[in-house]
Amino acid sequence: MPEAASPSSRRPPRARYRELTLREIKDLAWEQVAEGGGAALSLNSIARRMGLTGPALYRYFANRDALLTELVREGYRGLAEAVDAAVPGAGEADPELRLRAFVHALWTWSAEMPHRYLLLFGAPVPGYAAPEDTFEQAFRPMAVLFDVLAELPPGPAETRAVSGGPLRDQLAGWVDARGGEPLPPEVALRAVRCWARLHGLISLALVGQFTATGVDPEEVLRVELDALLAGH
Amino acid sequence: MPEAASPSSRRPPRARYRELTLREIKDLAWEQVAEGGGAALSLNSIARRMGLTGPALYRYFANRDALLTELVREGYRGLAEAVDAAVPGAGEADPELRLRAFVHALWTWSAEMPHRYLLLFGAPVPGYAAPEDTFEQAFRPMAVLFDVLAELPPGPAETRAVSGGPLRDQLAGWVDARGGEPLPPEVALRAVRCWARLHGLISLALVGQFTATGVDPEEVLRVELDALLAGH
DNA sequence: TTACGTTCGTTATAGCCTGTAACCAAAGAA
DNA sequence: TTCTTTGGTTACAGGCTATAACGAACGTAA
Repeated sequence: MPEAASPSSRRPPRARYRELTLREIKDLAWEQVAEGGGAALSLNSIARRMGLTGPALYRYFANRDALLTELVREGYRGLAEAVDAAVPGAGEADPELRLRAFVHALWTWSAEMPHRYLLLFGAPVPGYAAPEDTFEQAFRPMAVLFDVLAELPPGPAETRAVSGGPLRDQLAGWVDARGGEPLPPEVALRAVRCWARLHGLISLALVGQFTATGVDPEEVLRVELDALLAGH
Repeated sequence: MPEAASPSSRRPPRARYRELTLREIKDLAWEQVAEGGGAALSLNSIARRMGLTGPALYRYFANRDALLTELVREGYRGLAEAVDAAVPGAGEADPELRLRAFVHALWTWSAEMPHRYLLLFGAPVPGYAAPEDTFEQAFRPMAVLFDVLAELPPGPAETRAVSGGPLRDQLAGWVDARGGEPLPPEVALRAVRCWARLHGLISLALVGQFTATGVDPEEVLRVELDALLAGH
């Protein structure tokens, strides 16, 4: 068995060819997603663009959903890599800067590839249910957020919210179901708030709810982030 | 011309019949949307459920998008009515209570009819562009939010954010493009923040991003709302 | 009452899609 | 050189949108 070194080199030609066509299919699929969203994906039209007939693609993907799943997987991977690359390590910058880098990375990633963002976090494609393991992938950016926020002192809003009510236990259950290092629930709460605020503004912006208003959503995001950093 | 009193009574039978079938089509359409989202809408299958053949429905709607547009219109109308009904008038309750009523109304509405919420505020159905006037409808709940928040003293976060930078003018331009009574930009900003936080949590919840965590998004919403009411 | 236009349904058809079945050619391995 | 696996083909079933051509029934008006 070849060591699976670099993807499509140093491999028996058959396997090499297969990888190349798989790549070509997925590239064209991303194009379609970029143009019309996940529901616009069509195996037939991809095949046509490749100079093949429709059924040929069923040698590579069991069905449309399988291709979609692969795209979702790649999407999560790409997002995680983008975030990892953009956020400086724990020792390289102060936590506030790291947080701003995180937010900025997610913002620009979604702005540059809106349909990709919507594919991962938007309305589910009808009839399609993402497999379990994609959720795991989805957690990678959140883990970065945990890591960054753990360095900041918890704000009064979080400490108060966690002191009473059901949230404390829910958050605790979540973080240690995730394994890894223990994390105070205040930090987890702040991460959720950060994520939700960011997602809210991103998705409203992507759908175009801001265009008619003349308000720059990124400015609003700045306000929200400042408030969060101030501990509220 | 009949006075268009109650929709389908006191009308020539032909028109009456037409209204009834229109209603039946839209009801079945809502059923389909409830089951599979906007993209699952199929004129053909609606016709079948009505005991008709596909092309018959083209006497009632020019095409699939026309039906979808009608649903979007009805959706916005229904949401606006739900909000209007749930939020007490300016004299009937203190502003904080009114705001909580607003948030609760939107939350429950989206929870009860998730696909309807996603149809209005989620990813656009591929190939479909909502007509201009639906955006106007979309503003009605926001107007209520304006009305409620205008009664509350502006918080430090908003006053600071509006004192410098481009946000002040953007918000001002927005509110008086909307006409109606003049509104300080701080209030508009708080409305946007409230809306975005709410939308973020709602859409994450609807897509199921919270299910795996065990965290109750409504609790997080409470935290976010408290912070906003505290002026942050 | 009869004649006529409008409305609402039908069937037929074109063109897209997903997905399966049956078949065939070429590539690699034994 | 044979024989299996792989990757393509065509044919087909069934779904969808949408248009065209046609017919029946409704309601009106002579």
